[in-house]
Amino acid sequence: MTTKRPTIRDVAALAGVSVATVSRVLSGDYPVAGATRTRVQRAVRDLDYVVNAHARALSGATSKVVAIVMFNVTTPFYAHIAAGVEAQAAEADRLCLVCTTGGDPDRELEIVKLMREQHADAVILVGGVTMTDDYRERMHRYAKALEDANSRLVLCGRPAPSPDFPAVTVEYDNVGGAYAATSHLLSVGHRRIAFLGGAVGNTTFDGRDTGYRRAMAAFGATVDPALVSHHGSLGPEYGFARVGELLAAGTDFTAIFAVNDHVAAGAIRALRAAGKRVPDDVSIIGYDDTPFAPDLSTPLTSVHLPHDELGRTAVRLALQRTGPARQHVMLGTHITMRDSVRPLV
Amino acid sequence: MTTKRPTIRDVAALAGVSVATVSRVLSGDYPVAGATRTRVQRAVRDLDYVVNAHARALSGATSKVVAIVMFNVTTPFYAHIAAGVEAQAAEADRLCLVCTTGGDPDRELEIVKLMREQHADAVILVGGVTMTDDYRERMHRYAKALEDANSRLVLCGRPAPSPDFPAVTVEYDNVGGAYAATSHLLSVGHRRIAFLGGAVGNTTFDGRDTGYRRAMAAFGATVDPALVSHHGSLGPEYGFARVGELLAAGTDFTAIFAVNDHVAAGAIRALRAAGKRVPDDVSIIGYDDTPFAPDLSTPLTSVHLPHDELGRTAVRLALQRTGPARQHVMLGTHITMRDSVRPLV
DNA sequence: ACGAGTAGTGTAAACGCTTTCTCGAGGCGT
DNA sequence: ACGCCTCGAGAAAGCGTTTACACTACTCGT
Repeated sequence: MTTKRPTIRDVAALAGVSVATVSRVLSGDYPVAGATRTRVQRAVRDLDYVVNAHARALSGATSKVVAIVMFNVTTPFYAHIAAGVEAQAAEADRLCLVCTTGGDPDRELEIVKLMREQHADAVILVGGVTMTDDYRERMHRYAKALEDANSRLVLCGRPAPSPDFPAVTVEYDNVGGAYAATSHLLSVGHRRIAFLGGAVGNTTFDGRDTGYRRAMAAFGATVDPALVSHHGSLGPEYGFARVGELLAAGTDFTAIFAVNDHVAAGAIRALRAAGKRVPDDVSIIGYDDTPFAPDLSTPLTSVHLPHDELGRTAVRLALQRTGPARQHVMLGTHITMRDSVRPLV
Repeated sequence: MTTKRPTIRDVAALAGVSVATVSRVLSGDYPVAGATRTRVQRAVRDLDYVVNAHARALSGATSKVVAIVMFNVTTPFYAHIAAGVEAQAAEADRLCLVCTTGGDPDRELEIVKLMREQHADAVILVGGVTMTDDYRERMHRYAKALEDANSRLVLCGRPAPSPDFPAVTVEYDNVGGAYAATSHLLSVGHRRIAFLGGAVGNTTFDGRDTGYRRAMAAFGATVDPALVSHHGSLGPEYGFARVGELLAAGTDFTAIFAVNDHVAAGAIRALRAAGKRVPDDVSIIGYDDTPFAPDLSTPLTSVHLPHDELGRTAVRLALQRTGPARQHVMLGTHITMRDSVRPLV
């Protein structure tokens, strides 16, 4: 088995031309006489020849691979960004290498090293991150190394650690989204709005916190610390437990702004378990506009993120080798209205 | 910028050894004197040297890449399989190339060709497919080509087109799962069970159809054609529309078996819209056990698939180069019970 | 003390492609 | 007619590794 694969040399021999000519026919843009071109193409077909990507990449051409590095692949948030990346990569005739970190910074380090080995022509780091000094320093090294390896680094959904950072960034507007969500609640009369926040220090969740507070301030509502919580886990358990606490403590609130839809789902569960109706008794608004949002027990109003566009823009930025080497794009968000918010009469 | 990257030659020079020695230190299992090894490792660190994966792959070593080809990356079904593949690949020190077809067979063809270029050491084709003669013939060619390119092909969630097909397959038991689901409904007294089926001719959905019919027969229930439908779209709209029809036609039924959870979600929507209660008036059972199943308006009972194990097994089979070149693994399913099924009194 | 291993290292030939030179053959302006 | 261009095609030099082969210097068994 495993018959030897034909090489460019075999094609050249069969077509009666030199390997250079075959290469030129295959790569396109170089003047080759029509007759020669046809002969080569015939030989390629007859031999069922395919180029060896490694040989091609080795001899100077680009690798045609974009890598996406993210937390996991199953969370809708990441999955949709990945979809955008994959789609745009495919359009640009690129393959897509997917790596997951599970949130482990050391794994991220390791993956970046692997990407250097692979000479990926773009590396896209997705998702918010908790910015420690160590992280900053380390990321700077990564980015430098990648730049030297002639790959473009793109930070997707997280800001650059410093202005001179050798990477392009594309983010969605966390502050704006949270501001809009909270304002929406406020504008229909809610004042006692609980905030179910994410991890403190994380660029993404800090932004949402800020948006919440700004909106409250803008409407002259005071932020009751008893109504604000932060937690690293972004699962339904958090929402469920936290709302249970609030209810048990008898803290008064008429609305909830949850840091994502999963947390919101847990919150709704807790509310129902306690005999509260949504949205009649408590209004709620989520974040991410996950696909299942419309099918929750109460169709959930949620902040919609430009997932797909985020992924696509990241790839576009990475591949466009002309123009400024560092740039920053901020994508907007909007609220998808469903039935989980009711005006306070 | 873009300073030249150090090569193995630079390392050799700095360490005062030959490139062969450096290579041997890097590749591990080969006798190298302790002192020399240390010196080389120091040079590697000082130069911040990383190997060039393309050069390595070109010169005979394996490519360390496994490719997964699937419909899309956002549907939980595929996402979870991909997660399994990625995890297992990472454990085997492999990178994971993800390609989506959007269901286009021509795109699948194109991708397989790309994988030949890449010399991926495993190519995993995920998901059911409609088996036309053309498909059979074409797939056979793909598989042969891949085998020649020294890659392993694995069919994941779809049977091999023929017994001599040069690929390994790993499937989950569609017939068994559907049989179990339908039996569950039957065993609590339901007889008028609507089946919301998938595309006819597709290996996956045909299996579920068979399971449904066998269970019905086993319990001596007759299959009313008016209660059975098939549709290629697997979205909520299908479930919503179909249940709407059933209701409008006044067809009598007490339970629904939906081909997946999305369709089930749509069905529930339609039921509620018509003032029916779930499960009090109509019981329903889904397929896939999607993560959002517990958070639907009625927590959905669903057939659980071994997504993760499916992906992992696929990779394991592909990478284990010893043992039979063609083999077949069938993974079992089970029902995750929630609140969407009520006994008929 | 001598030939046979063997551990440790070096040399150089692939691996399959791209790309820079080179060069020949026509076409054309004067 | 003659030099000059342009177009098409070939030769060959890499690209950065791995690895087969060769060689040296020991260590042993006899």
